[in-house]
Amino acid sequence: MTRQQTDNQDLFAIADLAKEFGISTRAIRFYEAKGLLSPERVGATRVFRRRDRARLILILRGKRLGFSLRDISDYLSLYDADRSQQVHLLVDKVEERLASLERQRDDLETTIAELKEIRELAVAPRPRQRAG
Amino acid sequence: MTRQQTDNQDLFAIADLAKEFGISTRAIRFYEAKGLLSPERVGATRVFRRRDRARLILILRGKRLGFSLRDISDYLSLYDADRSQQVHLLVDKVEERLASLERQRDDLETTIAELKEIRELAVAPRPRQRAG
DNA sequence: CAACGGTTTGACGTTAACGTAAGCTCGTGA
DNA sequence: TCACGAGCTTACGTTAACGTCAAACCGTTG
Repeated sequence: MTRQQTDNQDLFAIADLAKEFGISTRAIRFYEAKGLLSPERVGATRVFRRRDRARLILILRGKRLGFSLRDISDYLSLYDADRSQQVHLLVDKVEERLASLERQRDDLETTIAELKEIRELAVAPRPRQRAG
Repeated sequence: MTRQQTDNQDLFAIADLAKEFGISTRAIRFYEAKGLLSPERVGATRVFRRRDRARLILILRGKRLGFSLRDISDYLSLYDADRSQQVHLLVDKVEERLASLERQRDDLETTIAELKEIRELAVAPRPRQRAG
């Protein structure tokens, strides 16, 4: 199988996605094995659609945020959740996630602020030793 | 060795820190083995001061942000960096870190926004199927 | 037809970050 | 004195997230 780009806007080979996102085909297959992706098959060959590609983007973003594949899997299920689910259960999970993410954001803000301070101190003239 | 709290405001046993931060003593020793901590010794026993405790807090924050111990180690060295270092090298590293963190912040903001949208959609009345 | 590139499924190897267990030392209280 | 709790080192076990072959199957191209 070669590039599908010219054939069809909506079909991707595994190597297409791997190249586009700078990951290995092995990683993509691994994500499928873990249930994070479920591409269609043509014979034995995986065929990815826009939806799969979108999920992959979410997976990679989750990884950049330091989440485990297990966490990301839970996260994806929030996106998947259609009206067939119990609404309040979904909302609870979303709230839970949001709380965790907002804590992470606080950590991040603190860290960024500290680094900026370090940067300022580095370029500023040496302060005299404080008393104490 | 037992609690040092009453003995001295500035001395902590490994179990004190473990308990305070809800981690194992094994983890703390591991961080030392990786060079992230370097407590003093009294005989063979580790003795932690405020400075070590402060570093441990940074380590745990780094972990919450999804960083590897290797990353955190680099990060800590920015805090350590005294004037003996080349200022521009330090600033470069700080800038590098900041760029990465700000990207992470963007990812985080996006994710938070999406989850909030999911939450709204979940509680909102079901939208009609779109054409297309 | 045969080589080649892309794909598949195993299956074993690897690194990080500890968990866990064994065996030893040391200070203390009944 | 001796059992106990806390600490230490050494070392093997474990899980996650892939990396890295190996062996086999297409579909095309020279």
